[in-house]
Amino acid sequence: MTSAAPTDPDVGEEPGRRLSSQERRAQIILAALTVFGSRGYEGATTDQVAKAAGVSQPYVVRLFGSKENLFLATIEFSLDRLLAAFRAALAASDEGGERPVGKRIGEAYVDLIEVRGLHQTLAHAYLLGSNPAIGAAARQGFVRVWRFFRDEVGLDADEARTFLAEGMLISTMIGLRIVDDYGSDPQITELFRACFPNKLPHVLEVLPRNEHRL
Amino acid sequence: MTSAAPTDPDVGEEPGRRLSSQERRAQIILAALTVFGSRGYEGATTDQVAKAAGVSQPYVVRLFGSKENLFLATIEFSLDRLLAAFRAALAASDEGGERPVGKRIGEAYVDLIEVRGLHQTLAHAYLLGSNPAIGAAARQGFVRVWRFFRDEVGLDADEARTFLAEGMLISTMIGLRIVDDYGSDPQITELFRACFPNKLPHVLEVLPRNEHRL
DNA sequence: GTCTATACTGGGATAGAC
DNA sequence: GTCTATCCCAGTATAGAC
Repeated sequence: MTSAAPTDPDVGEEPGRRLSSQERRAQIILAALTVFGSRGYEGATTDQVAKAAGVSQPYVVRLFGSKENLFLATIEFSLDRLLAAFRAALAASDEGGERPVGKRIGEAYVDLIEVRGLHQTLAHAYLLGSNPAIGAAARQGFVRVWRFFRDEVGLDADEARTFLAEGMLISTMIGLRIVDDYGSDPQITELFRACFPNKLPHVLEVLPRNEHRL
Repeated sequence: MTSAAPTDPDVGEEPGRRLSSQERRAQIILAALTVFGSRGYEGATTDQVAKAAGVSQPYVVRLFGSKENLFLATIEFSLDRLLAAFRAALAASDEGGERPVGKRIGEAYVDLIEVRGLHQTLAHAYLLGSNPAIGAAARQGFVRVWRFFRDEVGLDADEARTFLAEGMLISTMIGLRIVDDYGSDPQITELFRACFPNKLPHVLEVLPRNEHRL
């Protein structure tokens, strides 16, 4: 049995079947998200990604051309996913109209924790401004989010800034893995509670408690 | 002339003189800040740090024991510096009392741009929660800042959270190197302006425009 | 206190088979 | 579409001289 089907974070794939190139790409991007998320761009290895996706390391490189390209693809996927979630929240508010838009979008952001590594990977990208290719993509991606708040939600500059700021804080808390010490360390517990004023139970349930050491 | 004195970001060091171990450590930490800041923990190499500090690569390792230890020392330095700046701003407000504390502290945070790489290095650390040693240090460091706002400034949980959030946004903007496209790209320009409602001129002056590609 | 030389390892990428 | 084998560079760390 050489065909390894190890710690796939993705959906169940029938063992015997050969996937299309597109399916594989999607699967690998999901895996890359978790690896890049916890180790960062440079810290992550294509082999870790390959292992997580259940394919060989050279194949990952083959499919994306290079580690850098894989990272760029992963960022793009993340932003598409993020904006899709925001738009859904916006649309839901327009109709149902029970709770304010802001609250809905905020919750959508937290819910994205379910896409493992998404927040952290984006945060890593945002720190790579000095990198020619990645930096450009990151800036452009951040602007996309900004435009969403300004143009689609219709916020003014100040309101939009506040949203971005709260989002960055949430990402930081996730990146810090503050949950690990939640409950045991009172300082951490207080900080954590304060940063997720609402949504606390949901977050605690969703955040990966143990198996994050891949 | 073997004694290289290349791109030292630090203060002028008389060429002929032998520094004490402590002086060297300080000098290397300053250099490490710029390198870790732009490349991240894994992306940075001890050789780049050595070059920036004007010493040999093995000596950097010798002095700190390992790259990881160097990073931990760099984080600790950054936090000490950060809190010192905050405390100074707090004290100044208590006396002079012209402008509100919050504004002063916010400005102090932005002013720290002058310590090259400080914001970015801390931001990188905050993303390394999965790393046993670094993650623990990062969490503990973040809590120190939190406690400052709660205990020393006397903010309630909600106010403190807002401060942290705005800080994370500023760090993100710096990490993204949004300045690079300031002026040329109108989108970026708008975003940048919105994120630094005040302090814009100061930031533009201080932020390293060109030589950030080390 | 600081360097040069170097050992050792890990990881991205390529070649080529199946 | 996917693997195995492998090349090769980059980068941390050590040994030991000055």
